[in-house]
Amino acid sequence: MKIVFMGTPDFAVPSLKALLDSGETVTAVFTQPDKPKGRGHRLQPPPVKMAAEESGIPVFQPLSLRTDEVFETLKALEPELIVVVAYGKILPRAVLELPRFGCINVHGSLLPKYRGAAPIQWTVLNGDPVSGVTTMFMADGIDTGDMLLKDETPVGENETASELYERLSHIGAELLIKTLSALKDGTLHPEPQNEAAATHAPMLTKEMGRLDFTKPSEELHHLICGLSGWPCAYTELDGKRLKVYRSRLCEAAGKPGEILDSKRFVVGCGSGALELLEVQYEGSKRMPGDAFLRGRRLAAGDFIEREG
RNA sequence: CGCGGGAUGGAGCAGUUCGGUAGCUCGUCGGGCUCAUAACCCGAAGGUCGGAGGUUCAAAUCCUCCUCCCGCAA
Repeated sequence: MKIVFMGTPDFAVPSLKALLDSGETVTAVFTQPDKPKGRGHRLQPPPVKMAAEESGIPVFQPLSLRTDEVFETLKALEPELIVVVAYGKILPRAVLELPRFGCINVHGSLLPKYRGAAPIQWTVLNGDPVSGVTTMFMADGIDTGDMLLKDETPVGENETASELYERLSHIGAELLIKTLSALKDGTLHPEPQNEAAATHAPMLTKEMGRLDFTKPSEELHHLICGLSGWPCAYTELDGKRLKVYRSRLCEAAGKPGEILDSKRFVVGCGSGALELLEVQYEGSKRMPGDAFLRGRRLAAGDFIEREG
């Protein structure tokens, strides 16, 4: 079966590789254009582009799918199926209807929950105990298509969104292959989504990441885990940003923002306390919380981000 | 050439302004104390101060170039 693959970030790479490993014919890869990233604003190719080039697959990076030129290009490839994994663009109806078998999407949540851009992060932000991957036939609307297969996985108490993201990317790749076999066997049973149960997972913003230590420790813990990687939860110290990548709930109690231990980076919250396990100070490396505490000569009784 | 911070024993940092014996909090190792301990006490090992040049009687410190890491921004 001739397949065109559309995807952009790391999440999509295992799915692309799984397709290739399973012997499918991927005739082309569509991915987002290179964008200026990193210091110096250098252009960076998306991960899917690099993976495709390693395998010698033609790569297309149109700014939009809504031009005649791009549509003709796609049509000329004669795809029988389009597989979309975290592509980052909405496919116009003409594209959805082009392949004989339609378009299949791999989505990082148990639909109809968490439709949209950041399903995995919102799963962790909300402290859900279970997550998973869903494959679906794509339709008009964002992640609204009929569901094909699902695979569930428990979310660890201290698991970060980055970790879950990595796990789900592999689970998704496996599920994609299963979905394709079922498609060929004619054993798929598309199931409409329950609209009443649908929720939306919007893009994350940097403002979301500010830690307010007057809030309960559980809420802050979920924020830290959910935003780990990007945009990352943070607080401030001496006017500089301190990112928090990893944390753990603690028994200790104290005032919000108060450091409660001289050896471990335990901070008091509105209720409960939180140990900051992995932090990164502006201009400095990512390091264990206790190492940061020692280097900064912070001790029990000091405050982090003291309120005005 | 987008803005900025940084590189000092195994970890995290101070020292650089005003050149002059390499320091702190930990870790490691050895010993002591203790019923016992990640606790406490004593001691030890461990560093060509990111690299290359230059200035100087003398450079972690001043000058030039280079490499690498990171925050903002995307």
